[in-house]
Amino acid sequence: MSAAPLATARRATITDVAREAGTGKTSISRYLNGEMSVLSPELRARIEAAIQRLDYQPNQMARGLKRGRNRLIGMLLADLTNPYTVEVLQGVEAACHALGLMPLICHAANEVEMERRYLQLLTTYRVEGVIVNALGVREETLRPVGAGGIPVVLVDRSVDGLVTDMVGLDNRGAAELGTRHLLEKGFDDIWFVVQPFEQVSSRNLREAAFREVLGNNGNGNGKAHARGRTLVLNLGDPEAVQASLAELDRAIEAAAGVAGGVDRQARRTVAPGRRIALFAANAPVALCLALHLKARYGADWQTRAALLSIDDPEWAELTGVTTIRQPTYEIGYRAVEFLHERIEGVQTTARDCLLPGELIVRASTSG
Amino acid sequence: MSAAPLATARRATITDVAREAGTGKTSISRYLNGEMSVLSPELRARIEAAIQRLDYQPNQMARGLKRGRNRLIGMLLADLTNPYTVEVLQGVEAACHALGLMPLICHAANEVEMERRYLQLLTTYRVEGVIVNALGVREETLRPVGAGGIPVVLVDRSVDGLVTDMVGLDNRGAAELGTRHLLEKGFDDIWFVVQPFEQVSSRNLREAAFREVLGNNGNGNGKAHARGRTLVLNLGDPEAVQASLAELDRAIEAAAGVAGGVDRQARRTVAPGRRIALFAANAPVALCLALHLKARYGADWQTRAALLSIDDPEWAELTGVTTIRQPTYEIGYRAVEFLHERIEGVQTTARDCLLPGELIVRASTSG
DNA sequence: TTGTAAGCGTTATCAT
DNA sequence: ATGATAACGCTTACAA
Repeated sequence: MSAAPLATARRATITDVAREAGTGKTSISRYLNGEMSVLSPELRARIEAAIQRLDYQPNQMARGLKRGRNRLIGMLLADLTNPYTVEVLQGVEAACHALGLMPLICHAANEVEMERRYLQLLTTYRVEGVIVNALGVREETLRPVGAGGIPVVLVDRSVDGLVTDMVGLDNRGAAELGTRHLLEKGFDDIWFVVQPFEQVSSRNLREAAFREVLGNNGNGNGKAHARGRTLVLNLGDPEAVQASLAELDRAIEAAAGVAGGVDRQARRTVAPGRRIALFAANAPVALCLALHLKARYGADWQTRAALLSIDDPEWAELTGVTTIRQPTYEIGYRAVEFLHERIEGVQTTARDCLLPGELIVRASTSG
Repeated sequence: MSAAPLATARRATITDVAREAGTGKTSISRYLNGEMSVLSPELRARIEAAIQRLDYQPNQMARGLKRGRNRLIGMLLADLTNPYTVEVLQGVEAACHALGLMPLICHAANEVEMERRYLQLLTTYRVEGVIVNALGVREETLRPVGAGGIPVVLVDRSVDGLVTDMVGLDNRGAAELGTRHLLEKGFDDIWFVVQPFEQVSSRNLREAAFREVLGNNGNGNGKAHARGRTLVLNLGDPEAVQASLAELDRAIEAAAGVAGGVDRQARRTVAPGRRIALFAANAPVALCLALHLKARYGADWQTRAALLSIDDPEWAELTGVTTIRQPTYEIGYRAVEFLHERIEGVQTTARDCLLPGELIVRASTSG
């Protein structure tokens, strides 16, 4: 059974193969690159055999060095903990596979310093392009890459002052979709909950669209008196989170008690119109909210507040939370396609690809 | 503000820097490698300046080619969709960072073919070692790597016929812990639900330990009559899943109806002793179960069956499901440490590192 | 303290 | 059809 060549210790090189096949390196190289037309069947066979015997595998590094391109692309991820990221990644991998690229996946784990380090590292490994799901806001972080002439495609968020291809959710559309849905369902007190958004374009757009819809709806169109507020939830800072959640609790309890009443016990079933709606800007926020509400109000927390979230994490179906699903797989796929075109030299001006979200209505907003 | 060197198109090489600094490549190389003792402060300054001016960054590929080592290690992941994987990854990244390694993350996405392809690819990039969370059962898949003399560390599962370092959960201990907990809570009908386990060592061990505990408990020790069954849930095959779930439903409904009765409606609150317990071998299984039960029995499905799972996904807390948490971060960290030692030439016989799981009791098993 | 030259494993150029 | 030979960007004897 040990047909496998006994551990050669050192891996065979092209020179070894040439010797083994009794020929020159050039022919081996030709064989490797599929230039069969210039190889006599006889020589070809000898080479084939030698490669088998030596279990030879060409060294990509050396190839890359010589050719000037190594088929490597960098994929910088802000946070693998976010299901969004993993899903995008699937699309990226599929596209890479299809295009013969090898993604170097780097996980910044929400650390700006990591992000910088990895970008630098990727540059150093001479990747041919980078897909960036940035957390760092600053264009200068990307400078080393862009300046080196390495194509960059942004995912999910754009970066101020940096003009590149970018692909992500149609944030405006998604936020409108969600807000309208809540209005239609009769909610008249809606909280948009989002991580600090000044610096992150996608959050920014979502928040803006939310406010806009609520501002406009006064125009004679039914739900004239719906009230919308934005609550910032800084997940990186436990104390800040506590404060924000406390604010939320006051609102929830006030709403339940109708006019700031006390009889929480008696009012088991809250009057439909007085249930607050929470619009989470993404899954991590939604999870934080859900965990808190559950801890505070028990298993039936959803009778206190309706939750709607952008992103569609696996627990949404389980808990019956309405969501807006992002076309994550496609986002990843398209990003690679864009990047690939750039690598091949396409020179058009920066493109934006905004894909629509899909509303998935569940029990949380159907009551 | 454009202090950044204007896009040099081609990246500067060591030769460029040498010329710019008016010296030879050797000195540049020395500078890069921190051999400051052999550089006059004067030259050193000139080099520093030249590097700045050219925005020079050494080419790792070329370095690796010459040195014979590139600080790259492969990390092959079976399934990024499994939260376990992401958590392990965090540990891996931290350790890599600490040891100056760069992990090439490869995601097989449950495709054996992908696994093979990636392993081959990693070999080709001359990684110095590989950490494998294998799905492929076959030792021969790993052969190309091991045969090339590349150290391998296995994570979570071992592979038949392959002797290498491996680090993972103490499966036996974890399964015992879970089973005992259920017995203590008075459950007398326990189903161990697991993906096909013949070929996967970790599943195999968990299932065996489960059966063992239930077999032993007859020995005069209280819960003499607890009954344990193993249910295979082949997540890769929707039809098979349906069949398995149907079997489960029959059991659940029979238990609820006490003696196969009909009055499902009347028996809202089931007699405690007659609630079935489900012991999920990992998070994906648990999710599948929870989703099904919720779809079939509604939001209060937990009154029909108690769920306990190995792995501690984010939704466990939200739904109050009892879990056994794996020390995922540490698993990843240790794996890298093992690998690093091997890379540095350590020759001891294959080591196993089994880390204990932690029981987290939640509402699902507290009623 | 500094520089020259010979590789590392490939591919590209140019002969034959 | 085949094969020397010179790069690719770097490190490392070995000189000077």
